[in-house]
Amino acid sequence: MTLLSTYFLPTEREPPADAEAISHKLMVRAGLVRQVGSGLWSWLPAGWRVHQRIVEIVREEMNAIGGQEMLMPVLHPAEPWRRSGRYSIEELFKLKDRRGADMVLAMTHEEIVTGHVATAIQSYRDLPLILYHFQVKERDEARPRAGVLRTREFVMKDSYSFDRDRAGLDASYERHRAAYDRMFDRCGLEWYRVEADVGMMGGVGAHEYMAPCAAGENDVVLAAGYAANIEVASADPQPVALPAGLPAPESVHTPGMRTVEAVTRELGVPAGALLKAFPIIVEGGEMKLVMVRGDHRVNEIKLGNALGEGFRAALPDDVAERLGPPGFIGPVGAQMPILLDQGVAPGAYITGANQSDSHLRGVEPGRDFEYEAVDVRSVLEGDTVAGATVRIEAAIEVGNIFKLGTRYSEALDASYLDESGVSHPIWMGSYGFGPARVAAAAVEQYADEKGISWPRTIAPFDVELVTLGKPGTEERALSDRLNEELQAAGLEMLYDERDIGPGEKFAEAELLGCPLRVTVGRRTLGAGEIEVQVRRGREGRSVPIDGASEAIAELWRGLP
RNA sequence: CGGGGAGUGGCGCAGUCUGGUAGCGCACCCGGCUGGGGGCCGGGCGGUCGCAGGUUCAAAUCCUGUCUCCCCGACCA
Repeated sequence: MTLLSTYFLPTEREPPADAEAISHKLMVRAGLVRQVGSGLWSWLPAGWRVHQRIVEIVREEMNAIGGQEMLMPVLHPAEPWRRSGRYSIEELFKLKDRRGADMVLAMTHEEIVTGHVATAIQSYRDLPLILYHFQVKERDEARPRAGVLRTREFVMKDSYSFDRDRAGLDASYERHRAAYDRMFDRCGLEWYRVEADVGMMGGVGAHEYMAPCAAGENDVVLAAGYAANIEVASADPQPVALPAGLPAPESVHTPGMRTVEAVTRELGVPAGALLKAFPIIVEGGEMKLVMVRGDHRVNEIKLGNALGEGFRAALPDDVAERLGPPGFIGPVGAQMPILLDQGVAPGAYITGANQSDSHLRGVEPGRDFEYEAVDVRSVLEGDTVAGATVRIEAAIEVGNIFKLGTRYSEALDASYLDESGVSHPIWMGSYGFGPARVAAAAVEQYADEKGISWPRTIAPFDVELVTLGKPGTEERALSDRLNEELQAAGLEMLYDERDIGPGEKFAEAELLGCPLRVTVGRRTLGAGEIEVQVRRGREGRSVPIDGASEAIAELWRGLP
């Protein structure tokens, strides 16, 4: 039981001047977190209670799938990071110790855990294995933002699975998937599990857990039976009415019309009747021309995955020299490979002519230029997947599960001997969960004009008891007794027994957002009933004084 | 990394253009009233105006440098 009069809960009437995100404003106002520097936050007692309740849910679910909790350091020697090839990551904090040795601050723990497994595990008999810990992660983010949603230092639960083969990894991954589904359900979040990019580090499959909210930095593409990060999403475009074909491409004078918008306006055609050219330079230095429909956009992550190598956008000088005047480039006659997005239906299009102030109309892919079909465009709202219309929602990534494969085990020599004495690399998976983001996402998803409305399972306290009686009064005696009884009934109590006005108490209680607020005052005695407010929806209830604590506990158990 | 903005008491702000020795609301402390939605009255405490240098009789204000923070974008293994 916690007495509010002595609790360190510094609330504010006004949000920080520079805060934008709801969770940023409310978590600071409610006294849950305080900023130390850019992307660096302290968790104050009430905020840390939320964090710890989330951690405990995660711990229970990890243990339930056989995870073994451990702890690895944040400060590492640089050497394993050099071996894995991640030392060059810009976001990795690098420093030297007093002897001048290179050190890093861990952004995750693949290198270290794999190193332990490499030395400790020799036999197939020791597999499978799931190890995990809750530990601080350090990332030199280019731009921390939105309170605790994107920080440079944060606690993460990261787990690592070790299996003898692909099938074993699939099984460990599936266990995590089920555990993660339960974790987010238990935390009371709205969430999606979406297909995700495996990133530059390879890997053989990944999903992200996304909590939809306004402050989300990611876009997720959703349709019946389909959910993917927009970085990898694939869908069928809405059809576009194309003009009739021509026997051959025909030049059109288009003075100064360097943009799709200018061409569509001047020629009176829909943007989808154009093909837009996106020239790139791949790692070997070769220029390639990526073409998408005029109303579509190239998705650089999908393009990178399709290419299987790095690339950069071609500079205007490159384009002018090797193709044509920027703003008027097109595929016809281009002396370079052409990648045509698969969203381009057969038909006649308008493209740049590779000459100043002119376009071509009646250009037909295949007839007028050779191409390789690729899927590189960003999905748009209204596209369809298997006939179902997609919508796009902003969301915050709260967890991810990732099939690493053997990338780290090979780099760090983590192998085992099978039954016939043959050595194989261990198949690994890694699985992240961010409690701070879960807390912030819950704030984002359920806040109203009065403040936070926590899901029951992760609230800092189960019940905030507001007494309006001064010490020595009958109503105060009643509230003191009720507080004891509710505590005894198993509820975590925050007892507001401060000598301040009722309005302030109610306002602060709703700001902090415990699922139930119980009020005891003079009126309570007269009515013979105790007033209970359900924070979600701010709905008022009342329960008889007799048996009140059990009735309130029962009410609490039925909350979301 | 590119663009934009901001540093004045615990919080939110005014004052800066046009230089003259710092102010408002809230919070806090004391006293009183009030007591079911951030209540009222009276009296107080608290700030080397981010930092450093310069100009000037005089700098929160002008100049130079520097640090920090926020927002948009890029990036995000």
